Amino acid sequence: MTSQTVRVRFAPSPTGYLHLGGARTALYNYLFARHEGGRFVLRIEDTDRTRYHPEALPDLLMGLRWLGLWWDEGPEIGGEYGPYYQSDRVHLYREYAEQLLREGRAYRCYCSAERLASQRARQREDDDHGGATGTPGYDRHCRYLTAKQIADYEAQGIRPVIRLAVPLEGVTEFDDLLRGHIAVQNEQLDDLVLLKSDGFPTYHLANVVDDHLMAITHILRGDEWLASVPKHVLLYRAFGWEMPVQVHLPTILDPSGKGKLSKRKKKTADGKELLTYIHEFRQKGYLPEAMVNFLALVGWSYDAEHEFFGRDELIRVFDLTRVSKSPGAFSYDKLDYMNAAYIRGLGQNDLAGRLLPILRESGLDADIDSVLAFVPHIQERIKVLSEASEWIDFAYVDDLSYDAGELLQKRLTPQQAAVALEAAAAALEALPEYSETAIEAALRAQAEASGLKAREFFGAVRVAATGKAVAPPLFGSLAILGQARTVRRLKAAIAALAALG
RNA sequence: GCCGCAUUCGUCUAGUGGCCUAGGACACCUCCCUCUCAAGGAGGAGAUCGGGGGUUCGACUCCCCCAUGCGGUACCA
Repeated sequence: MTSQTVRVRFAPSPTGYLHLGGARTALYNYLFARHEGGRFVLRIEDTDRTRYHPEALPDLLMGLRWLGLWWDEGPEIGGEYGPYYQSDRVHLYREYAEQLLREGRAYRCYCSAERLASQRARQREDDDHGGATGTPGYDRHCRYLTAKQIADYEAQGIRPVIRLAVPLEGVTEFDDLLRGHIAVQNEQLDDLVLLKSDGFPTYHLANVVDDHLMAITHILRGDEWLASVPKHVLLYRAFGWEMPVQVHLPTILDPSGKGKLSKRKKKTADGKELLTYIHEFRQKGYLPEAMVNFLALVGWSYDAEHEFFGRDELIRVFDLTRVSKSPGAFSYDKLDYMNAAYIRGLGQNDLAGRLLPILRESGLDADIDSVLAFVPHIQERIKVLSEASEWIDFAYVDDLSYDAGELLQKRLTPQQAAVALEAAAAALEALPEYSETAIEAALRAQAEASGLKAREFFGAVRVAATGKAVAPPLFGSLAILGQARTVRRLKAAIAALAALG
């Protein structure tokens, strides 16, 4: 066990889109595999036919690829341990379930869903009245059926499930790499279903069989699975297999730190929507490299000082023993901060190239040259790519509609503003060369002559030219806008001021 | 109810018995820079380490109890 190569797997079920928690689990598996020079396997756990969602799988694969978490074996690329869809492996699970049946370690159960439900309800009642022992789950009604009873059920045509016959006494124990030794009384375990009546396996059976058959050495998964590990231990023992190393990752909490960050849509206290699906982050304009860096830090840390890590660096320093045991909140603020930092670190051509499709999608008739021209001015101002359109959309429309109040910033009178804009328009119109430096020189001279404060003068010009009180740096923006359009807008603004009185 | 896991500034965390009068980061506040907004720079505020008992010369660090939170308790994963 010491010298075998590390094999880990990410095993999502195609019941929903790739979300933060899943991506984090996938990332840790990926980083661990790469760090150890091992293999990263992707396995699709599509054993729940009722919750199957056709769009989930493509979303999962695309999300992983966008994050750069390429799998070594799995869907679309195959591998020597396939197939990698559990729905293609049902015959295996059946064989193993029947083996346990033959050995008397499992039994057929004919109980109806109704009987199970009412039994559960009764159990809850007892609990609420302080009765019972707290022994959970199925009452083992079918574990001790006589041959005749079985024959009767079969005659009725009931399709049974197969349940594991869990030891009634004793203790089941295991070690988790992060949490240490964990022991559970067997009386706390119920006779779990291994094979459903539709012939598909439950997670418990399929996961144990596949992890063994696929030679998985380490299981890294969310800690919501911790409670079912004892059941898995029983299965490994029943089959005589060695159990992979267990590593249960801490839950990701919502930003308040109070509740689990679920895949369901959640809102912040002030009603802001929280993104949870990976494709939502992509659409909003988070960089995959920032997502990977940040996700790595949700539940893991390197030391007290460092938190910016490129992919290769992460692979080099990632260490399972430094994974945190306690649940951590997902801080959207810090993600924004980190994404902004990554955006600032991008080359200008790179950033322009990433911006263009997003701007086009948002309806702007943008071209690569003008976007590239804007990049130096907005690069340090945007936290996510999609924000760029709010900054530069003024350059892609014909006419502006002015908000009268905004034209009169800083308590300028309409007359003062009009005079300032007249001067600016005249100066700009007279410019032989419409460059950023020429514009700045001309405008600064006019600002000086106007007697207004710089912020008042430039503020008026800014609103007139862009329609915004907050915009990218003025002189550069005007240069990109072009002489004709700038002058036209200044004059339109003067007219609007005149109408104002 | 029962079982399991967790508990350091608002948030993410560093910390593995003395280096901690607890360090860093995000967010927040002030100032500087400045054509707006950012970015950047300089400061500031913010944690009696969930509570209570032990162990020890000494505990954020080890042990026990309690509280709280989260997870599980499905023919879902």
